[in-house]
Amino acid sequence: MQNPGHIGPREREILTAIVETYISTGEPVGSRTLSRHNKDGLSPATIRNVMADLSDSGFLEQPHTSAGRVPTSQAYRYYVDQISGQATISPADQTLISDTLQGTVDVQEFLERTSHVLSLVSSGVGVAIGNAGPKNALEHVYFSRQANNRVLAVVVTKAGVVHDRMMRLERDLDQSDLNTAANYINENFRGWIISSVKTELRRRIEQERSEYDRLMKSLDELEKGGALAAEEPAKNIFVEGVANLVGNDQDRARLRDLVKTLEEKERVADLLSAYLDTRQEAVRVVIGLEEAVPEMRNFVLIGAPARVGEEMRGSLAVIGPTRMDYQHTITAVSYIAQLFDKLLNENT
Amino acid sequence: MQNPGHIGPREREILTAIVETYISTGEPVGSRTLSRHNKDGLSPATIRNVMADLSDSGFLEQPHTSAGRVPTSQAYRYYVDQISGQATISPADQTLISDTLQGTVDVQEFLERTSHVLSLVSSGVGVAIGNAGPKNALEHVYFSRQANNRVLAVVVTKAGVVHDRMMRLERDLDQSDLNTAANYINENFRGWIISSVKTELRRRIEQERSEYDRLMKSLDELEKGGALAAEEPAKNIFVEGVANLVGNDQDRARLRDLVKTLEEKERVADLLSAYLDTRQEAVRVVIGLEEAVPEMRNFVLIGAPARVGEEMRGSLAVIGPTRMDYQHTITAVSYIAQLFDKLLNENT
DNA sequence: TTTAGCACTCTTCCTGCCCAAGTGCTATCT
DNA sequence: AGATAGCACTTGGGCAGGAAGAGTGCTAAA
Repeated sequence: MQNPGHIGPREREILTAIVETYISTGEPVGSRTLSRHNKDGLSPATIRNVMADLSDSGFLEQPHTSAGRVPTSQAYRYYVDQISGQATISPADQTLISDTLQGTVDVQEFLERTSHVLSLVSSGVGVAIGNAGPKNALEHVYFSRQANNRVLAVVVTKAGVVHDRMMRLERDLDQSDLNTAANYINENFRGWIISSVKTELRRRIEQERSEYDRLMKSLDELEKGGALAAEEPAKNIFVEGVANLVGNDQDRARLRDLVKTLEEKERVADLLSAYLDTRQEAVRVVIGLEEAVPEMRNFVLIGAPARVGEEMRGSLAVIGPTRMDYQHTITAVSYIAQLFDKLLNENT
Repeated sequence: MQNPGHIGPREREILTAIVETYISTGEPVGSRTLSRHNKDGLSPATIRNVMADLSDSGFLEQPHTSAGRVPTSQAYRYYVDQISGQATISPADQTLISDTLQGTVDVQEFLERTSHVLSLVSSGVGVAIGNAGPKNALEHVYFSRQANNRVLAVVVTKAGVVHDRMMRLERDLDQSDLNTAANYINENFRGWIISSVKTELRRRIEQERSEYDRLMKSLDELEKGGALAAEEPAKNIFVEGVANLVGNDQDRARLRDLVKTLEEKERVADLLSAYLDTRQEAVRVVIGLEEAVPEMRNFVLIGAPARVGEEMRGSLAVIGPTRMDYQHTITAVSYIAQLFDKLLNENT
């Protein structure tokens, strides 16, 4: 080596060969095996030298003396950087994905199918999350009296997402009160961001508190009941393909913790939102997930924001073992992210 | 033995002791161990004789000569029959359950929390399913134009369940057409069972086809778009606690298949509906689930219908290993089934 | 700079062996 | 006659030891 830590073309070739071999076999890879399977006839000894350098630079690890080498997180990161960009999606995946997602009309349905199809094409868990987000503009609301003191609120947003919420109120309002209130909100706030509606409404109610306005009292009641509350976040989180993880070689206890974590969908949502944001252009690969979630040691996240135009409407990702087919998964995630924009734009 | 297959008090006592020991240890139980742990000082030899009889009658099995005995499905069934009725719920479970379920206002929320709490109190998977069922009466519908050709249909039922559905229509209808159509349906069909609304509406449309009625044309369009279609069944199926199964001693492949099956929620729904029906009074314990679902060998279903009055609104169940705390789980399921009636009746 | 050879280190797998636990059968005790 | 004790037999688990396979580092040669 001319420079410790330097990666020349030979080192790169050997490193990617090691990573790929390890991904497909799961066994620590040794110099002899590598020299056999690689066409360019480098002898085991040469490879050993390179391997020693790569170990020094932190790309490889040995489980114990005299076992093969195993790629470190650093190696995976390097590998992913190498292959990114040169990927094109396989026709099989492409048709599977477009067939599944074709004909979806709203965001929720798209996300649900996305999580499903991602779990199919990858060897990991497919995750898709809808973003309530700040850009959630009101289309209209609708209140319906159900029984004494119980009212159903239906909130429709510009994005075509429907939130329905059953509320229990302090006082009983009859349907005509409810209609008046709904009309008031629809006429005054159409196109507003929902959280702003909430605060502005609160302000107006406070302001006019003195005048015993019937409308304002209704609004007060409804707002207190949570008519415009942010909907339960769990509703737009789709996680599928947990079964894919069960076949792996990890120990029982960690697997159980992992499945438990994935069942708590909010935690998955937090994870995605921690690593994905609007500014990023394409697919992001996060290696070393155990920093955020200990039970996800040896797992990676391959995700992308789901955008319509400039607006981030959600996130989609695959969570899978470090030993996964990166090329395959990255192209799939990227392809779906593009489809998202295309399909939902043409429907608007 | 005076009669092959006869179970006297001694046999019963030994059989339940075997079942309970096996449930708690998971090891085949032998005569010596049993005689030590049981207070009544029967010698191992005596127990062996009884065990031999029980094996002949099909209650016990040996993995191999000279291992202990393992209970068969028949033994579990007998055991469950023995303990049923004499069960009372533990105070800890009771408070946990009522605290979790208190304050739910609609069926969906109740079911979701139920699946969660069942997965907590049992060592299995908690399942809760809402029944669209034949008694699903229409409260009202509401249509909202979203974009060209796209219409949102909101269907509210008497049970307080909301179905919203985004449709794409052949022709474009404007909002006033939609309002007229909604009014027509609400005035004519309030209180009808939804599927009947669908067929009756179809009939009327056919009948008046000749007269070029604007209203009828709108209705035709909406009905074709699936405005009153039965909502996707997956929406009311809640499955939680899959992580509970991962700690078990089964082999990897079967565990993976099992998790996969549980992810296909429709299959879980089919399973419940196959074993639970309205007529049955209380909790039902199904042992030998592998007959319906092969990958569920060594699993049992403990379920009950969720009723409000006489009407079956859903099903709730625990799916767990044969080696589970039956008493505990049975009482929990039973308690929740009762709560369901109580809580949802008082809200109506 | 690459390759060949060599001594050394680990892990894995197989083998043989013993031991604990359990069984069935028969003879004996109350 | 039912319960118990004794005995020969079976079987899986655990442990020691040895051979095999794969891999490594280092040195010397092409």
